[in-house]
Amino acid sequence: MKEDKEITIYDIARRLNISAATVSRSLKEHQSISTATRKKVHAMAKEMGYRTNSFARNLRTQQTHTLGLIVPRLNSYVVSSIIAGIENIASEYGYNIIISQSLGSAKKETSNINMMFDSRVDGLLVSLAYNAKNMDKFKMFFDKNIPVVFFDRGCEDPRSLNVVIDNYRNAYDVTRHLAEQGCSRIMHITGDLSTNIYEERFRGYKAALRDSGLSFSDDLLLVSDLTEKAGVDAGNHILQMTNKPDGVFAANDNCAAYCLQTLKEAGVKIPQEIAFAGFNNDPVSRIIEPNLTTVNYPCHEMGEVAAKCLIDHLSGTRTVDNANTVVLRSEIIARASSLRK
Amino acid sequence: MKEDKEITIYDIARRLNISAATVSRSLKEHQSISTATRKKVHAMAKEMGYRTNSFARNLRTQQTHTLGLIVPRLNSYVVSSIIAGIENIASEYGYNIIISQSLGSAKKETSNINMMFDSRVDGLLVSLAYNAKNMDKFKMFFDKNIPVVFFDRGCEDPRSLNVVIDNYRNAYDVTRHLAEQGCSRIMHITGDLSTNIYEERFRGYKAALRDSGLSFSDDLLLVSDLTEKAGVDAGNHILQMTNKPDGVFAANDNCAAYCLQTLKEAGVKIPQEIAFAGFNNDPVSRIIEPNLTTVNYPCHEMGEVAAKCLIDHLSGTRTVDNANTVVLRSEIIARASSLRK
DNA sequence: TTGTAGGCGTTATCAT
DNA sequence: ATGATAACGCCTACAA
Repeated sequence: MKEDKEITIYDIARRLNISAATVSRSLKEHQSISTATRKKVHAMAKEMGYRTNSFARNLRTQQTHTLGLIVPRLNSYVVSSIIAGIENIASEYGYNIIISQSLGSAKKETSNINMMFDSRVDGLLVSLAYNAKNMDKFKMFFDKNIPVVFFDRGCEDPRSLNVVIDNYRNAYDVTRHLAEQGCSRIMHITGDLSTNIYEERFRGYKAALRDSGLSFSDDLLLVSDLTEKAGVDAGNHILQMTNKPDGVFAANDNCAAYCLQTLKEAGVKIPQEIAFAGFNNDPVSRIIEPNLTTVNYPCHEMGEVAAKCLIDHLSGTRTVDNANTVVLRSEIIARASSLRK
Repeated sequence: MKEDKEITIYDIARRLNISAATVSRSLKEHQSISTATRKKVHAMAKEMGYRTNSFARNLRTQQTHTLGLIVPRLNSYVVSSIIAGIENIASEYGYNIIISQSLGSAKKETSNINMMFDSRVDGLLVSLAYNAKNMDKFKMFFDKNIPVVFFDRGCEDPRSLNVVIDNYRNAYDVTRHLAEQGCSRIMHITGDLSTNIYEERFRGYKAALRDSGLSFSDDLLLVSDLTEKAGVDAGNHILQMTNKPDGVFAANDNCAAYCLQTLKEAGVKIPQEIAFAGFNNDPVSRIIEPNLTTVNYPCHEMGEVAAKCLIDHLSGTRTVDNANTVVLRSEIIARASSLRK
């Protein structure tokens, strides 16, 4: 297959009449090598088109300079933005990233985790599809002291590092906001409640109802997969309810937008009859009319912080004091879809 | 760092009183090994918690089973969806993916290419930020016969494989459609024209104008970075034009949507005064009102086809006959933003 | 400052 | 069907 032989440090050594060790050290800018030799080596390496063989080095050093990334799905606004942030930092520090998505399949998620382990990544960045009841899947990483950083969706295991936002608080704020705008029957559209972010948002929502003197009932909760279609379905569902809500808080903007749109097309006045709020500050939230009240999710920052946290950990430079959980700032953005004044 | 020693095939061999070679062969399901031995080996490997060391194997076999992925930016609807498709196929065939983004920096793009080369990827999947005048950057890949598949934005080099859509044709169709709806001054908002997709769309647009008996003038062309902000700016620009267009074809939906929104807020009637069309079939195109006429971009399919094409090539199974360019089907979707009847 | 030599864990080529 | 052995290319004590 390969056209010509790969150049090795031995080839360089031969041409320069020095030892391979000297070449190796020169390439690594080792202190103990004279500047003259170093220069010669670099020049020759360049001339001969040498490239270091990372396998040989990895095999020797037992390090890969590669980070594993596991997410539920790659093509979502939040996830892809987080990844962009991760890539920024990783490339700055010379780390490669291997990606994988589970697409909601627990089986694929497990196989991805194993794949990452077999690829011997130096560390792992994970956003779990569902709340793992136990962290057995990651046991091998913990056992070998391979750091695992959970982002977006955190993980309760004390051995894990977490980079998250305060889902409870944000959901609480959004729901209170809706209540303050005069809503008394606030519906919550969310994802699988075994996923901690959705569970936390649900708790925040319920707490806000309680603190606002409003009551919760099961018909106010709609669990879906939060897709576009789920939004449309939710809208149609609401249209058929006899006792309609006067407020909706959806756990993501995309679903909220399509739900809102469906209702609007059926003649429902937003926000007068039903006030709306979403989550994420997705671009659609600024296109839908009325613009969607939402929560500003610091995606890019989260990616950068998570990657930095992992890399710091790998270099022994723990900046994240003793805390094993970083909570990023995020806040509600009130827009027309919920403002009734 | 590591807790306990890694298990090697030698450890397994010792425990089983056989040779390491036999263990290696058993693990690979080699024909010449008795079923009994194979079973024993597998059982013992599992019991001892063995995992193959891919570096050693890579070092030996000179293969990485890793694909490199280079894109302008990771967090866009089109790109993230393509990546999702790539991941699907890659993981099915047991390939890892390392990602990188250039963020529009030619320097970072070059450094990413080099990084991929040094990582010794088996093949490369590339969407170039700008049209490279020369393919020198990829010379090292071509020289070593490492296959490079260009997707989204193709590449003219005869040694490259391409997976693209017909940008010229789609742009032509969209523009003709606008003309048929009665537009006579159709503006084109696009990205850097040194990027081939934008150049092709521009050509398709101009050809359609000509074939519709309309004339082109420089004030009908607006080059931007196609971001949200560029859309708003474009809208404001149009508002200030004395001789306003009566149709707008933007090279991406996100930009089109924000432009449309800006005009609408200023009281411009869409599509009566200005008809609109975008490109990509991004979710925002179905949220903006009126819904945006656009071109259905087969992102997911493109990712899958590109990955499949690369992997086939690696295994010597060229399915893509002699053609080195695959053009995926894509078509215009007419929606309210351009329908004047 | 530089050289020598052994080993990282596999796979592949010979043998047996 | 299995074993012995030599690479693969690099790093790093230890020596000089």
